[in-house]
Amino acid sequence: MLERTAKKREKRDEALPRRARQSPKVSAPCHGGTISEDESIISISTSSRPSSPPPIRKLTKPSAKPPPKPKPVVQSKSVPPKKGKKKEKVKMYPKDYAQMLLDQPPDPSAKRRQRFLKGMNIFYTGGDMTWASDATRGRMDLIVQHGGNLFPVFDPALVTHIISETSSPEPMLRALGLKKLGEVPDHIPIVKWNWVVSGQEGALGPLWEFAAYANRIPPIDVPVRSGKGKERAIVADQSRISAKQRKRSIHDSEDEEDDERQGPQVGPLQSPPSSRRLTARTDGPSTSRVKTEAADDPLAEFYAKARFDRDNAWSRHGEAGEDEDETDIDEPASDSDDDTAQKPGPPPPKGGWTCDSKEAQVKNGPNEFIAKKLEELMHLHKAKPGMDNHWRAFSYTKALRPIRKHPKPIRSYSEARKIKGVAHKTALKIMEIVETGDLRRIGYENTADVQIRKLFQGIYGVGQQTAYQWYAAGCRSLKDLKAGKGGVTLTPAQKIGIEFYDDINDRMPREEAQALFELIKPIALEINPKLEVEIMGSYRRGKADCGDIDIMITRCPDDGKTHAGILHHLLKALHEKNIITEDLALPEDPFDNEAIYRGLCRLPKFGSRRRRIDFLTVPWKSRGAALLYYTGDDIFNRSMRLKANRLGYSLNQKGLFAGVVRDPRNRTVKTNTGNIVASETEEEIFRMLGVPFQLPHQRVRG
DNA sequence: CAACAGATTCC
DNA sequence: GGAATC
DNA sequence: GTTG
Repeated sequence: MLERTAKKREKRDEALPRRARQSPKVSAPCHGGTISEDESIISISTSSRPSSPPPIRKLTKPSAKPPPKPKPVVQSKSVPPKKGKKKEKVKMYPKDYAQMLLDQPPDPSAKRRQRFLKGMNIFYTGGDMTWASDATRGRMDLIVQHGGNLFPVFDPALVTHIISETSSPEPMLRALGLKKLGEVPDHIPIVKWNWVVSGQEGALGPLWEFAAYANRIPPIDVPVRSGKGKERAIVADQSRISAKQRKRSIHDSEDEEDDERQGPQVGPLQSPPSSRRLTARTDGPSTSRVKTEAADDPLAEFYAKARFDRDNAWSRHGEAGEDEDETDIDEPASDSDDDTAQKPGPPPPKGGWTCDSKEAQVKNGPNEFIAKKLEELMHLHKAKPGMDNHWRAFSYTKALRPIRKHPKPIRSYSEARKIKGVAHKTALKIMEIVETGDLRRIGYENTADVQIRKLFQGIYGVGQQTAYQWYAAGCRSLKDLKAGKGGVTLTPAQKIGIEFYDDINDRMPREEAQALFELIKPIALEINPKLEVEIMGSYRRGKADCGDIDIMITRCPDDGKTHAGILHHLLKALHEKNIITEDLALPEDPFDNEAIYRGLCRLPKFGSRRRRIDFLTVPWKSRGAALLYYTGDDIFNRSMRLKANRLGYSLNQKGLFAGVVRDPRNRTVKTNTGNIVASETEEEIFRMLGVPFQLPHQRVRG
């Protein structure tokens, strides 16, 4: 095994056993999913084709291909989608989308709207990595609707305003087709989208107040990582819009060096005017006011009861108390469920209620649009380094479910506050969304650097820290990484992660997971017919699409033998059959009774894509715990573990332990590992925790 | 003010 | 021992 | 970011 590990890091192909290596990738032209160079690099087409036709409104000649039909971008309520015809979204460069808008007849309904951008020639860039995002499309729509002349390409002679949504100038410059900020004529202001928002909210604010960049020197504000993995504040310079800025826009001088900071003019960063009223009212004096308000609400009990009733209704059929344990009732696992439960097969037919109805409910709730926005913000936080961001995102995760489940549209702050997981800050955000249909915080968090880090984090084996460091090293695209720009080095797994970037990030249809499993299982049984081979993960939960395949292997040791060593043979066999194509992480000892393997696999057929696959072998006695753990879902697991902890247990993939003693200082250190109480079957564990048994497909919480 | 899960593997 | 993954 |  060690030899394999060593070999593996040379080249990916070398990692494969001889036979697997024999078939060169070329012979199996499965380019289906690998990311193309085009998509991996950041480039905004406008910059790459500066020679496009002049951006005049009546421009007739389409710049590139005939623009596809418009796709109304459903945006905030303040901007109703135009003419309700829906077209499926077509991938387009921002520039092409802009062009398409120009080619469209003016929207008559826009007449009713204030056209405060009338007469302005606007170039907009949202910093989109490649294709025009929904946000970009929506904003371009708005610019046009408000009377602005949207320019697909930047023409310094014609453009009067640049609206940039990138925190650092580089992405914008790419879009402009320029090298440095100094090349932008001084008379053309560069402002953030907030400026337009100010127009929507009444009157356009003074340009200087919305300056996108504090100065025009590219502030290589590339955050430098400190010595060892300590988080570093990423201080964007956008808050330092001061007199300097004001002068710039007035005098067109860009070389001010004065450091005078007079009352930091945090234009774009201040709290949204839209929610100001509300904030002032409820938030003003103190939170106590808010609390009183909530407590006084005669409906408070009703909501709580409603939730309780609903939860109980579900648990009657095996669906335990929702998020956390609090809600679950002491109901012994129903016997009837137990037998069906053993089999991981397809979900059994349901009676009066259906999971589907529940799913639908969760997805189409009246507050879905709120959840969407918050979720977006959550993802942005997730992309940032540091524990605080981690927990912030975690917190949103917890609040999202209750929000989605809230039966009626949230209308007031106090109503929002009553929702589990929603406290002051989130309630304010919810109200901002309710009132304006948007969350400005998203715009200002969703900066270009975050986008790039998110791209990096899509690589297997890359998390916040690494993404951050790479960005700091100057990498801006997958190409940069591959080139080793800034001295970055990639681990073998990361190289694979880049090579199969979108294969790995895409989900596969359930059928494909099934096909792979049915292909693999016999191979395992061939090695040893007494093996128990189970597929877990989202497949077992019955999902229609799966992000990966989790396979558990165990064996009853009745006859004194175990499955030790089979993983080694199985992996070898699968490599030989070209089912497993790449290794990501090998078990430390593949002959151990307990081992984990991670890798990529694919159906051995033309054009099939790489899929993530995990194997784990577990001791017979902990098969229940492993099954439970790897079946998830994540949120469900967390609540199980949480409840276990509260009851004085400790739950992990090996089993449920009692009497665990932890070091009071470092709670992660167990001075006493405790005694295993349950682990052989899922039912057993559910019972010990007093949670009504739930079939895999019922364990969906996230 | 602490907790928010815990174990394994890679580097 | 930190980072990343599940 | 929220909860206890």
